Amino acid sequence: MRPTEVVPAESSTAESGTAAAAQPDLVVTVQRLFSSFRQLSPLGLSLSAASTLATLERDGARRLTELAVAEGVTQPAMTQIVSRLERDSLAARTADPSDRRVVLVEITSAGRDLLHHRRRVRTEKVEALLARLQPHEAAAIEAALPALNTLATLAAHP
Amino acid sequence: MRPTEVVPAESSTAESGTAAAAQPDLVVTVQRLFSSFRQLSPLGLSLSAASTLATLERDGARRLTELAVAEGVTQPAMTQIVSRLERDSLAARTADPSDRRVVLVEITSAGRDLLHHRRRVRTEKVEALLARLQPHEAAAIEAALPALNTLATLAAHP
DNA sequence: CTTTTTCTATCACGTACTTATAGAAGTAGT
DNA sequence: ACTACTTCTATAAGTACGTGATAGAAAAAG
Repeated sequence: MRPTEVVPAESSTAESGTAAAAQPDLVVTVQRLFSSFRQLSPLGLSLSAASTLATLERDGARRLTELAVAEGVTQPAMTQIVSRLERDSLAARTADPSDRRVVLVEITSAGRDLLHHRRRVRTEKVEALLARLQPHEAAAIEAALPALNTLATLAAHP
Repeated sequence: MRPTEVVPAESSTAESGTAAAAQPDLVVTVQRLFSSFRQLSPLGLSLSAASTLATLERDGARRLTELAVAEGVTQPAMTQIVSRLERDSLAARTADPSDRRVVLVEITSAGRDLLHHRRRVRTEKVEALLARLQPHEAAAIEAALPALNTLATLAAHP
């Protein structure tokens, strides 16, 4: 039995009464969506691994410590992540000729393929889900996306 | 250094061209919001632990296997979760007099207090963030919440 | 009264993180 | 150029959190 992670609400029974009845539900909703989307593409990559791979694809070769900062993990953690990516042939370590202390990490073509495959699968599934909503619901989500992104940015850089 | 988990976008550069340019961003947005919200309340409880505790508060004492199913984890995983909750005095094991195989799990008052504290902290922070948005942005998010919840439900029960 | 099923715990394993520390390679200071 | 500091990566040991396989007790079924 391979259970897919579920976030069963931690529901917002208590602390109503204030004017802000919607905020706890936003958190709960995001948690639920997150775990649902994870179920949609469980292609054997952890959050950090997938994110690191995406960074490598976007920005090209990066040194290990840079990656650790970018992903918000410690340097030893990034060493492990890169080691696992390398073991799975999704990334490769390279030497920096100008500074022999550093390790440059690059995405491989297999890594690129995996990313593209994950994106394709995920996009298809989310499209299928959105298609099952009522038109005005899908429109509401689309209309809220910029604001949600702004919120995420605010939350990340306080 | 205690890094707070960040999901840096896995950005949606590729595969545009279809009419569906918004869906990948929904996934990315949810990922970003999720990790942002996690940073907001890092009060030393894992996702599963917090969720289990919330279930126990909502539904009262439950047997261990029931909890495992509800949380979508295996029974051995739930044994561990309960053991940690018990070690931290947030939950307690009880015997079922009518069936001596089963272990009933209950939330303690300390567990209840922790849940309430987490909710209060989280609500305050999210409120503060929403207050920094433009009124029409906050309104867009509020308007999309029901649709997002529907989407989460659709994704969870396919 | 045996057999089967249910329920929990335990074992061995893997992933994903942490802190603390070591070791090699640059960068200064004198 | 030699010592000293700093930077970069790796390693070690520990914790949290999950898995599958299996054991053992208690209940249910034959």
